[in-house]
Amino acid sequence: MDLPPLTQGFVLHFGEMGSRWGINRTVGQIYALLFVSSRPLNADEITDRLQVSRSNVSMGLKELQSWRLVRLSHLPGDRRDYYSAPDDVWQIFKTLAEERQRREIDPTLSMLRDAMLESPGNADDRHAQERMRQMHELIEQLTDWFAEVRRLAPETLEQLMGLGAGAVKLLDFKDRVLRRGARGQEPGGTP
Amino acid sequence: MDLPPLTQGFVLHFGEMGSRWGINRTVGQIYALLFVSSRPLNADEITDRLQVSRSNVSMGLKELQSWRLVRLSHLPGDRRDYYSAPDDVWQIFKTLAEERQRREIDPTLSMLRDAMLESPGNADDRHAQERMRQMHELIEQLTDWFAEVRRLAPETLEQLMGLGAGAVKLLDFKDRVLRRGARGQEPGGTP
DNA sequence: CATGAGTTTCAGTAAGTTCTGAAACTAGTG
DNA sequence: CACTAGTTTCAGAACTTACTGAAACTCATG
Repeated sequence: MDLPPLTQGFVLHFGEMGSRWGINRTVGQIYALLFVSSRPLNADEITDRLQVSRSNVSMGLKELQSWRLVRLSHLPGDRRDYYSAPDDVWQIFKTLAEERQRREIDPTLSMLRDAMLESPGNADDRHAQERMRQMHELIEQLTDWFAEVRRLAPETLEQLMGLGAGAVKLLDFKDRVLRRGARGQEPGGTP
Repeated sequence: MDLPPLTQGFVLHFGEMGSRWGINRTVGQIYALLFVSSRPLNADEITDRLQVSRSNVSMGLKELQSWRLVRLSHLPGDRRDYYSAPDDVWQIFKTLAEERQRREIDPTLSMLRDAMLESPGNADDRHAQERMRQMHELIEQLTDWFAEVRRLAPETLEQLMGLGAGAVKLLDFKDRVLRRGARGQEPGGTP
């Protein structure tokens, strides 16, 4: 692997991270390489740079395509496939989150929903079911909310995130203004 | 494994999920079991119910403790350790997120920051560095924002999430009200 | 301070996954 | 329609991780 040192560190790090997140090392490395590359790369170029087998790269690219994380392109007069990572990091993050949702969260929600339809056999079962209901509620809330966030325009989102804990103040502000709306009222307490 | 069917499905499912998220299967199962249990369990009880070796359970519990995901308790006159999952699902989620932050995100940010200090050797290097900067920015924004959210009281949070995309309207509302400032005001549209 | 209930550690093994090279396949080109 | 560049598949090898049973350790108690 004779990459520029900067890139090399990045690629190796994402290889490690990949394994920790249930994505295999090579796949992480391929993605890291595509992410920093200034132009699309074909499978052979990736093979050379990462020093792994051609077939390993082929499988890794297939995996990345199934995650919709790479874009395919072609050069005139060259029928090899060239791969690249989307430019927009926020877009990448959204795609990743969407796929994870589809593959892991949705089946989990579905399992929990099924479990909640069963009639509990005894007190312990009833307790277990109540716990599952709580978990279902949390996951559903988080994912519904995130689904809405994904729809926001990047600028709006940035504004919202820049707000941070300021959101609390904003809520408070809204309450106060609306309450005044109808009659004269005193502002609420500290958060 | 002779658990009530409801619990069994839940435990097995979280075993699978564990593997997909880089946590081993047994650890996932132990946690699922503790999560739905109506009282704290000791290591032997867990061993019996999951049908895995005693030492495997011992290691799994150690792992869960290192993630701060289980609470330890004791019964009078019994010196065995009893384990349980916290009651509050939101708390559990926060703990999980905090540990992941500490173990994976922080080192990644640090690596990216280091990479940004290097002087790029050529145009490709410069591009790679710019990409890393973008990634750094996104991750930092997301985590800063989430760190603030974690500090919110659960009710406030729920209010905020219930708002969902309505947050956009709220921002808009704030702008309009503030611009009108001193003079006559009209409350915004439906939240 | 010996006993024994409870817990942890560890070396070896089982199970699972990732990776490889070779072979098979696909589809433009002469 | 044979040739060739490119890509995919696959069986087994290499590696990694998870799991086990046995031994070592810990510590309250008689």
